[in-house]
Amino acid sequence: MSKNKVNIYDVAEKADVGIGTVSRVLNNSDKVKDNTRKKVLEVMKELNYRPNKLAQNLARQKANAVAVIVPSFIDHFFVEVLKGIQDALEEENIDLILHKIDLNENRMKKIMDIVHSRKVDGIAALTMDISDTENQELKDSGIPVVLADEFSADFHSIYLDDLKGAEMAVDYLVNHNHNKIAFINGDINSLHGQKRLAGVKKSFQKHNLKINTALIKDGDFYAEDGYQSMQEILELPRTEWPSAVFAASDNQAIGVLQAMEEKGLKAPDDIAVIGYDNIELAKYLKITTVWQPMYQLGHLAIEILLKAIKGELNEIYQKELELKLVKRETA
Amino acid sequence: MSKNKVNIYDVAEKADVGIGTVSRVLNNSDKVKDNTRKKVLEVMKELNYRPNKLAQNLARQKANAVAVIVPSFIDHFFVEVLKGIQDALEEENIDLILHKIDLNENRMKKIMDIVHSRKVDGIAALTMDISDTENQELKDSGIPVVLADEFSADFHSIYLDDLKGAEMAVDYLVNHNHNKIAFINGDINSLHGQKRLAGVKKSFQKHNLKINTALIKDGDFYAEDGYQSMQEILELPRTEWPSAVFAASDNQAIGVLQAMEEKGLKAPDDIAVIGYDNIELAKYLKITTVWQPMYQLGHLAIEILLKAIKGELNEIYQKELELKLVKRETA
DNA sequence: CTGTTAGCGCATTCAT
DNA sequence: ATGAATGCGCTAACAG
Repeated sequence: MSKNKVNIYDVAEKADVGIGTVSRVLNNSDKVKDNTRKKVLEVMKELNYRPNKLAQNLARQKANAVAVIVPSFIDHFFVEVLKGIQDALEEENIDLILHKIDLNENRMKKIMDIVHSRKVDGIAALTMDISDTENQELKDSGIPVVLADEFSADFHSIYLDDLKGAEMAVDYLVNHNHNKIAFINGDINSLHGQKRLAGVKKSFQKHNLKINTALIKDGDFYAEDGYQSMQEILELPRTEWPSAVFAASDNQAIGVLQAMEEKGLKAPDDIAVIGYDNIELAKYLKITTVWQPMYQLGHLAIEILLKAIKGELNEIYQKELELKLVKRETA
Repeated sequence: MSKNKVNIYDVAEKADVGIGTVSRVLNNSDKVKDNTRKKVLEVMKELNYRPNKLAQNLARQKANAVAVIVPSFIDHFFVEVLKGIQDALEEENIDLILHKIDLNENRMKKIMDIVHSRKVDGIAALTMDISDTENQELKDSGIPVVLADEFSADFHSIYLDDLKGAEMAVDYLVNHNHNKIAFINGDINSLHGQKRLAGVKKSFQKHNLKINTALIKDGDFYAEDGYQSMQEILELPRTEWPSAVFAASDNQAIGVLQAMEEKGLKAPDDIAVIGYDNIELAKYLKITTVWQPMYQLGHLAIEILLKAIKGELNEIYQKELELKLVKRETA
């Protein structure tokens, strides 16, 4: 039962020094004679001493941890971003406290609870489009915040341009001689959904294509939603079928392909299909898609956050990461 | 710049009470007159007071957080388990500190660092098969630990029986008149890989089937690995082809299907295929597979962990969760 | 019921 | 270079 109750006083006593000295060797202070340092180090090992982080945190007034806020919708995208976040955090030995905050509930209250708890030194929020009125409180709190996959003029933000990505996809389709293009969107209430729609419209305009509302669908970003939307489209008279469809997610694209397959249709010959995300399976299903630098997004977000925490950032950092079109076989 | 420097002393003074009383209302002690409680509450609101968790933690000698340790291989399985973990934790308002610990590095040192840091009250480890020699140190530390997706006689563990799952899959195949069955395994060095292989062998023996080593492959759990293994199998003389293949993961099954498709083969008519995991896409690709109760696994793991932390567990809790075969179209 | 005191374990002046 | 004292913000006896 010799529980680890050993603290600085114990090692100080045994090493015959003051607790101040022990604290100094703990923090690698250079103002410690080599001999004493060595002696203290020995005693620490002997007693199997470990500093109590809780006490350190309180004394230092910092938590050595950051909060990572993700929407409940945890899919491939977030996992990849999380990997980047985790790696970046581990490099600095900072704890990652994961919070799931749904979009519908009173997010700001939850966030402010986190802020006031003092358990984190900063916050990285993924895909959280917070309104201007909401963010005032957060801004006032002074806690470092970085938005990943979201732009805000008020916070450091690393983001992707959904509009550009969608535009890129449709441009590609048009350049491959498609002029009847369907767009199967994700949640139209999300910023992403809206921006991707805007990108589609922009490309249409640019190429003088008219929008056929019967070919513009929205739902959610799941495979099932893509499947249903495509089914509806394929119920239209054959003459109204699109020659290509752009899905707002690879999962939806997979649903689309399935709906086509059930009708004996193949991509790209019957109808071309292009997705968004470049999930691992897109590769195996050979889906042409838009790739997003997810890992980099997470990694950079943390780099910036840590800089902000250290006070090394004098102005708001804004950075757009580049998307890439991955050409495969479905379009 | 009226930063949130307000502490119990401030509210105590303004409310004209002692800090003890403030602390009591903070902790919902019943020994506080309604009037004083009300007064204190008002002052707290007025001053926008929030307790400093760091200080609370130190004073209480508990972190109000648990560490969740996951292998670097973060895929669908872990995400689902994580959801269960997160939900269970949120119900109790406990923080989730996420640690990624690779299987190769000196895991135990990292884990013991976490233990000694005092920043968590307990540990939930996913898919961490720790050896007996290793776990001694962890056991001695006395910190509550629960293993999810892993069995150990020394720790609380919620686990799945891979052997049974694999056996179930092969049994199913045999019952559908297959007697030349290939097994495409994941990492043979992992406990999962070994157990699934054992399950396959058990079913083979049960049915008096002879093992053809040319039809037993291993690699990793990714789609690409399944693809390659299946390609190798399809390079065998046609007479040696299996009539069915059991893949140790849905991702591998998808790779298998792709390899087949490239040869113009279809499931289940040419070769039946069965996977493992029941990822979302297995549904859309209509892959017959073995379902694992991932969410429940995570949720229950935390329930048990929290009980252990509260000291409500007198003996080691061991629970096997049931697997289910999801019959779809590839087998 | 409530105020006071003493830790929790460590960081950090301030002298020496 | 180092020891002693003070504080971080809160909890938990201990008196009253």
